[in-house]
Amino acid sequence: MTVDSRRIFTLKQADTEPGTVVYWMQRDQRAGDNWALLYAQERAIALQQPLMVVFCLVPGYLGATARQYGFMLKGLAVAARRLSRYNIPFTLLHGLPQDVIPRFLVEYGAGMLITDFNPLHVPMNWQKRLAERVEVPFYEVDAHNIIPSRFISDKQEYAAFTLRKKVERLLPEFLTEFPLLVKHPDFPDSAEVPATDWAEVMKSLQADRAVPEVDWLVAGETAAVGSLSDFIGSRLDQYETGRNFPDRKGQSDMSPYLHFGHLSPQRLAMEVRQNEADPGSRKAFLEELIVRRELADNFCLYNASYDRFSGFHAWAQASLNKHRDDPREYCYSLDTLEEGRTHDPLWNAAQFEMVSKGKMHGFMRMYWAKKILEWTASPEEAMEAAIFLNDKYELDGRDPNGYAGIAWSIGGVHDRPWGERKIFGMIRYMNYQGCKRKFDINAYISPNRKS
DNA sequence: ATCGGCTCGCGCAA
DNA sequence: TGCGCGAAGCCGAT
Repeated sequence: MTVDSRRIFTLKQADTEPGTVVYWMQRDQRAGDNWALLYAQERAIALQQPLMVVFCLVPGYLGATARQYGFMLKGLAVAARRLSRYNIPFTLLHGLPQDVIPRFLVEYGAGMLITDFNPLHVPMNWQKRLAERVEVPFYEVDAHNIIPSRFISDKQEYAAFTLRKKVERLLPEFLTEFPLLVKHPDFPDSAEVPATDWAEVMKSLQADRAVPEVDWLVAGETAAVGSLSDFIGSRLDQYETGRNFPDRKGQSDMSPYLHFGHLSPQRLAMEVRQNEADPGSRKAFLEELIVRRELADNFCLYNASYDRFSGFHAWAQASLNKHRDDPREYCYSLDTLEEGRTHDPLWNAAQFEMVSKGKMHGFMRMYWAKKILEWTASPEEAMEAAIFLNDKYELDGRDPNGYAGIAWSIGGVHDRPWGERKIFGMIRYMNYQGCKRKFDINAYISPNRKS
């Protein structure tokens, strides 16, 4: 067996019947370095069956906009092209997975269904409904985490340090080279599928076009690998210090690729580990890429309230409740926040960076979210506003990282309590003064000013 | 410029 | 049961 069984979770137990193996691609939108696809091929070849890939395009998914749909569809087109070279047909289905996939399975005589892992509510529910409606064995393969999320822990981890210990123990077993995808053999029942007209799909898409696509980052697994080389070659060496300074370009800019699965985190981790850049910088990057990113999946997998006040630790809820009625010096509406018209030029710049570029600097994301807590009527409203704006404008919106980051900022999730103060209670505080001490705020504000 | 305290609870050692 | 220490900070004392 080439794919570790600890990556695999059974969604529907059923006898294996002969028939095409179908990979329902969700989160890991790539042909290369994809454990779910590799497992599907492994099973297909063992059973002497054809292999097909489907993706379900669901309009209005969690408020996604033209910016995110555009990036995703371009990446999918790349993946479909690559898959065809491996003799694996790709089909884009329109509609809810539980409605369209069962029909597809019947139409192509499928004998097995495989998907990848996504801990968010909406895709988990799709998966559940679909499992109720299929007759064939249905497996989930974690192609997103280096150490499979369901395996590394069976509960919500308290903080990074509790997960880190487990990561350190298990990493040698899981951070290994991928087997190669092979050109799929022509088995008797191999089917032809109509080619996807990507231009037409883009044109007919129902998505908010007021949030346009961006042109600074090219979608797809080919571009992702190029972008990875660029980061490793030019910025990895200074990553340890550079990443936390919003006035410099020190971040990897990999998160949109990781979010859509255009790039495998495992590939990225291997490339960074084998590189000869500064050891401190490599360690810092791997900490963020592995421990903190996989901690976010753990949080969403085991905390059903990952996007709400009720998902915070008891101490944080109690503390925020105690300060619920504290007067707010500034209290902004969602519109004012969205338009970046607060009294704080640094916050407005962060908002503008996100709106125009589709990616806010990581350090500023913390400051940005904490100020939303300070400047809205309640922590619930703060959560809602932060998530709404994040998901509307960020290329990597609707990602566990986003929910975990916002819950960290507003609700102290994975953090510890700090000195009690107005509004925040014991939630870690951040302020303008601190940013001013830390970096050249004007160098960040100037290029991110609304013209 | 640097340092300790802030405040809670997990996980491990004993 | 005790104890060390923790996702990115702030603030006041030295």
